[in-house]
Amino acid sequence: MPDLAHDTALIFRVALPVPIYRLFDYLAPAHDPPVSAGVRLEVPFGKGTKIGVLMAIDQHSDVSAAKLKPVIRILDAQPLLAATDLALLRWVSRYYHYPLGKVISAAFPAGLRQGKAAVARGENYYALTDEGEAMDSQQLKNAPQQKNLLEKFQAQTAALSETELALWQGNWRTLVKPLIAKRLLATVTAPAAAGRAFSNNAGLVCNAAQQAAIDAVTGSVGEFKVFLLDGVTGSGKTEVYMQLIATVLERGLQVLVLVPEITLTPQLEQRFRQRFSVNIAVSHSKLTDTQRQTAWLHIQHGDCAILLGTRSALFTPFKKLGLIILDEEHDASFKQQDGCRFSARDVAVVRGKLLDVPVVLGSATPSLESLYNVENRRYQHLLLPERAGTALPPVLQLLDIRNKRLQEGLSELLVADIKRTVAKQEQVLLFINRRGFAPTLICHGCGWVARCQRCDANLVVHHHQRTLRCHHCGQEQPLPPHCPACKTGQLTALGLGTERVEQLLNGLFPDKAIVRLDRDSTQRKGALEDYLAQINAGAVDIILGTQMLAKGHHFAKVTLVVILDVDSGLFSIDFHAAEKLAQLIVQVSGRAGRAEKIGKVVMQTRHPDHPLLTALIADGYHHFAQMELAQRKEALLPPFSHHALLGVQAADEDAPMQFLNAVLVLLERANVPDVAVLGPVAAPMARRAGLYRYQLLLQSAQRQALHRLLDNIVPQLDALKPASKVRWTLDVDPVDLF
DNA sequence: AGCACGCCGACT
DNA sequence: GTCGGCGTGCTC
Repeated sequence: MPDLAHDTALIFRVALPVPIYRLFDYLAPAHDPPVSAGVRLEVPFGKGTKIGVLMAIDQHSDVSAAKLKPVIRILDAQPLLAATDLALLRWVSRYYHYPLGKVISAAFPAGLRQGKAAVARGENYYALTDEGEAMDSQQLKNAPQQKNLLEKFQAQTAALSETELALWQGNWRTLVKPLIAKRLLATVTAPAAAGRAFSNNAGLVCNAAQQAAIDAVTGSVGEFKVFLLDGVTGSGKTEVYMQLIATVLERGLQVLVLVPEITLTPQLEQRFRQRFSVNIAVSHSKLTDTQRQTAWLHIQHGDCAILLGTRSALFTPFKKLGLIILDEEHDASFKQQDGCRFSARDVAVVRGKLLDVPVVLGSATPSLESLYNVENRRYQHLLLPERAGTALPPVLQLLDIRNKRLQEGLSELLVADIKRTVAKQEQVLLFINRRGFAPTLICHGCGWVARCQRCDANLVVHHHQRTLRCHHCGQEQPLPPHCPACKTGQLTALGLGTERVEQLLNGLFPDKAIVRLDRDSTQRKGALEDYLAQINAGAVDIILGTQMLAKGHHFAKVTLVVILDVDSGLFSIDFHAAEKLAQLIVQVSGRAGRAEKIGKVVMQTRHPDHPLLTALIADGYHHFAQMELAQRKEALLPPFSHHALLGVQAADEDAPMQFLNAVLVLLERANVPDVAVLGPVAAPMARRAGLYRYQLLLQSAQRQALHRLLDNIVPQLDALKPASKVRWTLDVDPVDLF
């Protein structure tokens, strides 16, 4: 006799955090109160148990009844993820061809993923006592850290939460304790939120373009629409964001603000806190698990009105989301480069669509994709043409260094320019996209070059630490005293790095203050902030550094910007390189001339006639972008076609090609027309960290065709015989080669 | 991802 | 004879 109980029992379809491209069916608990999709469950799986998420409830299962096991327990009375959140995660799983269970588990903070109770730990808030408010902080001058904390409290009206204090300084607890003992501080129960008033002040007066942008987005609150807020540095994008946020908050809705990097959160957070009296949550990877979980639950519950975060914050569930802002939308950091390789920009747009919420993408140098979407009328273009206030745009110049005598890479004209600028008490900013002392160490005697043992790359000379380092695998070794090959030849460091330029500048300008900003000099916690404060205080004459200079920071006193080696980006096998270089030049240029003085940008080049550079200088970024889009169209490259890149690496030299040849067979068998298969070929860096790397590129003018093909082959990849020896990754819409 | 099962080399 | 190497196959 058949088991009637099983015929009538409901089936739970559950997503589990395993790399398997399907859901798992379980028998629903018979007598528990009804639950809906989005709750977490504990279920038996293999030998042990796992925490999963209920995706759907069904009458029937395709799995034989004998295999079905019952759910162990239901963890949440209410779904943590709403239907629209699940729909978004489902979309991500399908579009990026990444297992749904893994996508979903990545959306949860660690604690919730492991099945911990979904209760936000009640945070303590601290506020000044009357005594503390009246206290002269000088009385604490013997305890300078306590004095700092007291002054922090005195500088603002609201209470401070544990999270805010932790962001301020890691050891805040040891400072709060004595201040409480001295009755200067007290624990308060609730944050001092100022009733119905969302904004602390009305904001700045906007120019016509800003106001037009604000009106356009405000008119779309409650419906899906994508806006490209396209404004040069200093055109007042942030003020537009703030006024949009104010409008959305007044309607009782929440706002998601995404930035590309953690270093950009503190300044924006501070501006938001000054402007808005609502609770603000911050989420990025430098927070502890508890802090992130607290932020996540506060947003999910509706206790916080603004979430400011990096791409990992994108999947946080909102109670009532009303607006998504994604700043610096062109930035490659929005593309996740491991695990599920999603584009936060593109997923933000999908999220807006699912929730009927406007999405604002902001940039001074919009991505070609977004400009193309403007051309298609999928996005609405909001142009902010002027710099707000009196600031003038910087003047860009090329400095032809062919046949010029260079001193450590700096031409004499350039040195003279720097000298003139610092003599006027103005700041100079030098950009070099390479850290360390020199990228090559060569033996003059025998031609030996210091190569990484595990990568196809040269080792970089680091002078301060007296080491050779591989920037790709992190391997490090002491600087050899003489050539390891011929023992007699003289070792010479070739090429430029930030350390070398710093040394040169120190020699040329011994009485000037020079600050180097790169990953090596800013490793210490708070180091970057210290340097930035020194720079803004005018205590620095010359700033030199890498990429990190190009992002967000304002250097109001800089009037000369130098890009030392613009040529390295001109000739690349990756078709994205031109776009990235143009964005970099414009972004770095944006650091100059923010005050009343006009800024100048000097780029040293050996290719002064290169069309990229001349177009950019003569006609600006948008003209360059049009040219580049025309070239992409001609070559049928994205956004005029769509790419998926299959990257493979293995310790065994032959395994990647064996795997990719097996993939070719699958592709042939799938027989999907309209998809071009390019490769397999060795990756640009054919060996990295001891692994051999190859890639296969799929290209199609029709996105549908490409995805049909991927739907077919991706679930089969792990079952291929050579798959056990390799690790593969699939990158849909790649922005970097493998 | 885990974790079993399974079939071949160096040890008590 | 056994302990254990990691190849491969499954998990509702």
